[in-house]
Amino acid sequence: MSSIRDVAKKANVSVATVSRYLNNPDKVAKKSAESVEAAIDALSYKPNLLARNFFKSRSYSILVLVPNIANPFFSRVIRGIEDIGQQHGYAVLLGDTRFSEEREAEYFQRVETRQAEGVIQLSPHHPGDWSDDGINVPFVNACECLPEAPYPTVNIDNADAAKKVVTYLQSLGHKSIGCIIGPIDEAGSTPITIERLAGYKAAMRAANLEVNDNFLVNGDFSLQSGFDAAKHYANLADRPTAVFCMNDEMAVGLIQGLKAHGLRVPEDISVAGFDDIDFAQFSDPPLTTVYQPAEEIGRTAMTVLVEMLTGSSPKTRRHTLPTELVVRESTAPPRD
Amino acid sequence: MSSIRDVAKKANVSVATVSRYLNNPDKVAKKSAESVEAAIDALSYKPNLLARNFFKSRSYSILVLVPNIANPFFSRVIRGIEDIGQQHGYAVLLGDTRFSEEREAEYFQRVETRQAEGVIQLSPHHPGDWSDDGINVPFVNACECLPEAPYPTVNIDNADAAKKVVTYLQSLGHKSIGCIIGPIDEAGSTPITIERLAGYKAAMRAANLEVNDNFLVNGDFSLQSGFDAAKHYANLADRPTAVFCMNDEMAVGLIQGLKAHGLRVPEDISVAGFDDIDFAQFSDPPLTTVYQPAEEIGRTAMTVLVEMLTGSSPKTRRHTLPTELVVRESTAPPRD
DNA sequence: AGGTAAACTGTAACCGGTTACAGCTAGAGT
DNA sequence: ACTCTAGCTGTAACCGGTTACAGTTTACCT
Repeated sequence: MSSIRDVAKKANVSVATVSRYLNNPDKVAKKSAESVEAAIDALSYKPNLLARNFFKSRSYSILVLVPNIANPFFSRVIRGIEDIGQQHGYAVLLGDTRFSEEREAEYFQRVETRQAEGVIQLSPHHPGDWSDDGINVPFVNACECLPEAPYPTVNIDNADAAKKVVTYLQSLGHKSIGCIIGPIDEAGSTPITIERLAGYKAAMRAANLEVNDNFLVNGDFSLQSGFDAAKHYANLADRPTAVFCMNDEMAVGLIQGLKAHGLRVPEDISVAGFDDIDFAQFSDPPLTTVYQPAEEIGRTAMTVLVEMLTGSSPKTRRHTLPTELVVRESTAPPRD
Repeated sequence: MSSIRDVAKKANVSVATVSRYLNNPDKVAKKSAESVEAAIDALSYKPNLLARNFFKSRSYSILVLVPNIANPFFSRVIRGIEDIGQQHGYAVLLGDTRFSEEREAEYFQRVETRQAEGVIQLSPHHPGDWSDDGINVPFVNACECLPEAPYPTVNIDNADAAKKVVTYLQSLGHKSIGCIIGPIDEAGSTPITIERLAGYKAAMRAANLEVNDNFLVNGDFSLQSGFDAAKHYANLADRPTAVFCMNDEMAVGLIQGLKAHGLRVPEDISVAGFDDIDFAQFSDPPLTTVYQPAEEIGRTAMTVLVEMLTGSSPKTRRHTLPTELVVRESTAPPRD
């Protein structure tokens, strides 16, 4: 493998000239440029970026910590990150943490050892070496964000979005509205469940409707957990006429489960989801849901990180992206 | 930011001793080890891996080129890659090529410039600097592989899997069987469409059944294209009694489209898919399909790449992983 | 022709680790 | 007391780029 010195020797110039040819071609004389070019071709020389990055003390990489890359929502976010990263010359190092904080910490090492210049984290933990007044590496939290974090966050207004859906159900005439919630944990490490639940409750309160604890079912964002929830509702003597699910997978699972129990959607029960994944449009019936701009979240997060890396930008700032209610056919007025 | 020399000075030892403490702790005397440790703590020193990697001429990263990270199938493959990579100390650099060979080439640079030690490509192009007798960087092709490539490939037997599905449909009594195919291109750069189509045709031939060109519809692996295909079938006077779709998304789309045209699945038309994505189980009706071990494909590809990176391993070898027919309720015997 | 500025070039230090090699020390064996 | 060896340590070169700085050439002007 040839080095810059080989090229210099072959071209009869100094290494500095070769380096300049590569970085500031207009600073070298035409004659030198030509012979350097010829030498590069002859040796099929490629600069060793490991050396360049070392000298510049830059890796041109950023780390994305994602709890589950197999989740289509997250992979759309990553696509947005990757898109902006590519535009600014940053490579994306993938860290699939699988919900393990240990793996997360392990990956975090990459930044402390300079292999990544910054981190975008899609899960709601404070990173390893965090303190109230900030964090010593460029860090952006997206998708699931802790409130009042001392670093920038990018997400949607979950409470507001949930409220929008539930209010829409109410506007159809529903009064007893159930909810399949996500995993919840007292420590507050499950902000999206907490916020969406708050939105649900706020909408109920605003309409002077009672929240019936029997209508609340625990899920884990999987299709199966939505499916399983159907059994609970089917067995109730007094059933909700509509159910708001905290993501689309659970909504689709619920619809299938309800059908299996002989309940029709939306005639017997209306179902609404959250996210607007591709399948929402092609479920049976097509799913009413709230659109979340996944790719845009990724793009914004990366844009913010690039700002932090290149210059000064506010260390802590909330970026809240808009959501949109998407009405399809899984919701209808209640029967009586 | 403190360097190894700062640590050495503070600990009153040489840089070599510090380096040894970090890499071969048992080669340094207990007394030195203690003072080095104290110095490291005091300075909160982290070795600069940019420097170490530069010296060792290793990046401990591999590049994954994926045509579309937002596709759940690919993200499951990546999860497998990442899993094995993590185990061997390799980071995964993500390259979302969006089907652009230009972007692909751009990413490929990362290897030639030493920023990645090898490549796993999930799309079926020959990489940039390829020749009949191989390729000069460690390279593995997974998921969609060109036949007879001079590098290792990891995928399933697409023709066999397709044949399995179609043969199953025949065993139910179907004689006129349609197919929604993927994008196809004469240049042979769409091997999975070509191979699955070959499997479909082989099954038809084996059963002495005619392939009716009217029953073949072009799709692009999207839900929408499956949905659109329904119109074609609905408008036919002489309709197939079963349709094999080259992926699950198109199958789900087709089912919804058929329903929209008043056709029932499986009573009027049976539908089978390919991949066994999570949604297959929760479509209405649940989808008969063929399971493809996505994560295992990723794990195998990474294992092969690690072998190539660490020692000698055959430069060209086909790894074919097993598939499995999954019978659910979208298929049934034809009506008459 | 001589002077000056602009354009170009080369030398060598530098980035922060690793490691070959030689030197030193301590303890064991005689 | 002397040798020998094992164990530990330090010096300095090295990896392959970049770049400050000084030196050289060229071009232009009077």
